[in-house]
Amino acid sequence: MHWIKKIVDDIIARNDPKIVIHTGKTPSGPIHIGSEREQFICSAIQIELKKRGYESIFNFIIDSFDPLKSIPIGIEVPKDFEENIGRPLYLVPDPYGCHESYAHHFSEEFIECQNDLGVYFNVIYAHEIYKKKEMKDAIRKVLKNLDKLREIRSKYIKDEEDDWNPVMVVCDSCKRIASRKGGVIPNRLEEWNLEKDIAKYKCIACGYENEKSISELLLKLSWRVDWAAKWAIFKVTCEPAGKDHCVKNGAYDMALEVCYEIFNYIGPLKVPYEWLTLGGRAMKTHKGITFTPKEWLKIAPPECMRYFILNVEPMRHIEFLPERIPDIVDGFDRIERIYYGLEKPIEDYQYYRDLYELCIIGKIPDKPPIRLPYRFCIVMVQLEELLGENKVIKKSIDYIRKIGHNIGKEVTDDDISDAIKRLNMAKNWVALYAPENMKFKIKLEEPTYRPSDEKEVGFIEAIISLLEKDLSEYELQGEIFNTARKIGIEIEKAFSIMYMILLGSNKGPRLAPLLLALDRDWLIKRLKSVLQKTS
RNA sequence: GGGCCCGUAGCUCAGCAAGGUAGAGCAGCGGGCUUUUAACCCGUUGGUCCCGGGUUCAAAUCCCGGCGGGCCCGCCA
Repeated sequence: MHWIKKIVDDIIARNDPKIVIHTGKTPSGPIHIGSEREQFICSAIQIELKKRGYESIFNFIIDSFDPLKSIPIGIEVPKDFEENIGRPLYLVPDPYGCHESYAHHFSEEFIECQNDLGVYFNVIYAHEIYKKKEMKDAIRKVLKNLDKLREIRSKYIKDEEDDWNPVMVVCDSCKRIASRKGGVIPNRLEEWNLEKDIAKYKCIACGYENEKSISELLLKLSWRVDWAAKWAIFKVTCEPAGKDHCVKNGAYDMALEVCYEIFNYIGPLKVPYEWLTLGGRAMKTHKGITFTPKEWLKIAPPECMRYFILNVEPMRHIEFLPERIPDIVDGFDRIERIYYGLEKPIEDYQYYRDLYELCIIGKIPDKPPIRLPYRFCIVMVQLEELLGENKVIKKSIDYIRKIGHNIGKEVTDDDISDAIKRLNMAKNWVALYAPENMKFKIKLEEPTYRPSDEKEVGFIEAIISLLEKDLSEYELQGEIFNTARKIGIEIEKAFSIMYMILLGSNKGPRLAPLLLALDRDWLIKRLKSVLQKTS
């Protein structure tokens, strides 16, 4: 049984009139695949709910009202961009100049990938929420019940700030909501009068003072309270959160208490999840340790990313290494075959069925899709320079036809377009992430190999004459073995000679197809050149 | 100081809730594809289940105590 079922049991047991699922993210930089875990958990919840006949609402809250606290490593910014530190992210210009704001740039880059990944949510920007009457009322409620709130807070946070209040304000003059002096210090309301509905502040960054009505001021709640207010306003049923917030007596727990005591709402079901690590290190936006969904989609299919993450219980670490993409894709292909009964179920057949249904995007095909194996793609795309794109595609389609034939299914247009997508992905993967031992390249410069004895010379000569015949790939591969035996040269040695001449390495992909792929005249010339040098 | 997760084959991890003869994938090795090299198929090697106690007829699994690794906990989501 898949773990998502237990979560959905708990959701249904709440008996909420409407099921509302939330996730949230501060767009302080590129949004990485760690955050995708949250989206996939919610997406999986929706799928399972739907199976049981329940509709649900899924909102993605973008915390665009949070201040810019630092500029993440790896982001190129214009001169004097530091000026924007302390401004809410939706008021910070897009450093790349292509979106409405800093917040929009990074959010939209993430959001654009989501439908491709099978995630469908409503996008809600926090700065828009704060314009609404419900949020203004929440702020009034907070100010009215400030003593009670301080009391709750004191249970979770120990400091000497007894004049603490959670209402932050955007300065009318410098547009900052916080200032960086030592740490990042929030700009707070100083005085307020709830009867007259007015409040006053003095900007901590620039010193500007102002008094306006609560409706007119740009106000924000500090985040544990902000979270609680959003839960209450949207009547949130469930919101997953990273393990950092879910620590006992941490942010989530305090927000739950605030939600109940101040806003009279029970609060959502807490679903904690562990982080993804990248090469052993936690992904951190501000340190530039990221890997984004957009980058994933360049190198591997989206359903494989769902498989990679949804296969693991939420509280377990996931170690992501881009070098291991071929394993991940193979893993997905395997559960697909299990799903369609093409591979024997090992143990928990039901688990794999459930998992597959959570991974596949859109309608589950009646017949098994025919997949071009990723490892096959890796070899093929490295021959593209020689074969040309069309021949690579043709060979790949022939290959899936063969697989289709074996399982008694005709290749469809979808299968073909999937294969072509995989080839493109593998090409990117080879260029960006492949370890050296998976790569090979035909050497165009002079080979450094020289035959060391008569047998080797004889072998190369024999290969040249083989090439002058029009042998099929199959025949050629066989003849290479025959020739080596006939001459009395070790098979292993024979192959490594050929690879040395062509690749400058003693290993390579299957030889016959490689030889046939090359221009014959060029190849013969090259082999002869090795012989001439020796005499 | 507090919390969470992990420790099982060379690698990545299942198995632990309901204790009953240690599993998978990949890698390796061997074979097949009428004649071994990085597509495909079959077979196969491989493990003090981190350590020490306890409970039990029986512990990878439950309990206690350690060790090792990773991460989190300041209004920095």
